[in-house]
Amino acid sequence: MAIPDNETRARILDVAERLFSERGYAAVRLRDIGDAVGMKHASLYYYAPGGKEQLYIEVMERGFQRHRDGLTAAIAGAGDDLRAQMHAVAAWLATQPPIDLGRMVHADTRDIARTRPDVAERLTNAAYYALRDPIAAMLEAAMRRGEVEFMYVDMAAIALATLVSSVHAYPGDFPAEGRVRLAQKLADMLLYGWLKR
Amino acid sequence: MAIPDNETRARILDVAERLFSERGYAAVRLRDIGDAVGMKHASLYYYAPGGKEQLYIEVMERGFQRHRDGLTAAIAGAGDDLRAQMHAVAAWLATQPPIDLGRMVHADTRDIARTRPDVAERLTNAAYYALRDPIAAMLEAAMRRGEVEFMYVDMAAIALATLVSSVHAYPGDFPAEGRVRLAQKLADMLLYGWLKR
DNA sequence: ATTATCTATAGATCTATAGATAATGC
DNA sequence: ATTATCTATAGATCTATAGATAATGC
Repeated sequence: MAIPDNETRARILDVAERLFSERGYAAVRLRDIGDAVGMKHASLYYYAPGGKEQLYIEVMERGFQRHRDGLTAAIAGAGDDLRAQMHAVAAWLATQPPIDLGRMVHADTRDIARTRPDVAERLTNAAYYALRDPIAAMLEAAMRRGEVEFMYVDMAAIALATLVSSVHAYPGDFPAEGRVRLAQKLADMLLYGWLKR
Repeated sequence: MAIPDNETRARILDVAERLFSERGYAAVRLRDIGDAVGMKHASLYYYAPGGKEQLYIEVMERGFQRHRDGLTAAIAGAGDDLRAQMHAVAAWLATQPPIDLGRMVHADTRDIARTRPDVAERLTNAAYYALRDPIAAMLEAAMRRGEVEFMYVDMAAIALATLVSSVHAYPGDFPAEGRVRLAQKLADMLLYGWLKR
């Protein structure tokens, strides 16, 4: 029997991604997803027969790909100005479900590695590269323009992603615009340290 | 019957703190703690009769206090140079079990809030202030010396803590010295953005 | 007949407790 | 007699499955 591919399934995937991203694999119960989507948890199996683990893998990989695409597009749409590009990165990361690399490595993928070590490694790598690749490319272009210089571009890229993602750590009832502006202020802190004097 | 207070208990608390800090409340089983300490999980109740939740609360609050004290001492021991002080902060945070504010807010304390909402809020606040207070005081002193200027000192303090703590996200077999140096490079990135020109 | 949900429950896993066992100290 | 551990198991919770039910489409 084929898996339905409709709006209800899309809503389930979105809710699952948000909850898994915010709380991590172990802290989310199928009940939480069912509650958030307005459904008994058992009914989720109609849309996700692979169960919790498969659902996590699917929505996380989908989310990493969306991050990669979204960051690339945001940077490309910001013109040739590094500050505008970094603000676009900040705005993107502040309005997406967060990627917590530390939790991915130490908690989530560890649970999954017990049964599927290859998938666990693929997930960790996908999370890392989805952030690093677009941002490092942006920084390398700025280096070629002579605006900035780095010893370790990868480290700088992850630093930017981590720092602006920290806006997700602030308590709950933050308006989205405030969160974006805050993320951009954090990005500025790094930018002013990176610019040549 | 009194709770033993000896070296075995200290080892259990240390292991529990490290695991809870790395993976979060839900992803740690009492079995994991027992395994790491070389004991059946049931035997843990001899040293921690309050069970998992109470153990989490105890080791986390202890850890926050240690962070507060350790950061204060590290800063005080680094003299009047802001860069040296920030490197001391980085070295401290890179060698301690990490404090993940985002996971504290969205996952760990949410589980605990179901039974003890007051304790959950106390924990979140303690985590936040243990990082913010010593670092913000350091930054305010540097402001008074005229070396730097901030619109939001609290934000800058948390930014530094978050950024250097990101070294914990990098894969496992990193030597401690390498991790410290990496954390200090990350601190430099912020410092150079903060310094007046 | 198919689709989308629900209720009920089996099976697995985790926390917690009870009671047994062995070693050490009086 | 006390201390420190273990084995066994109860109780709670979570994932997953089976089968019933109601609504819709042919």
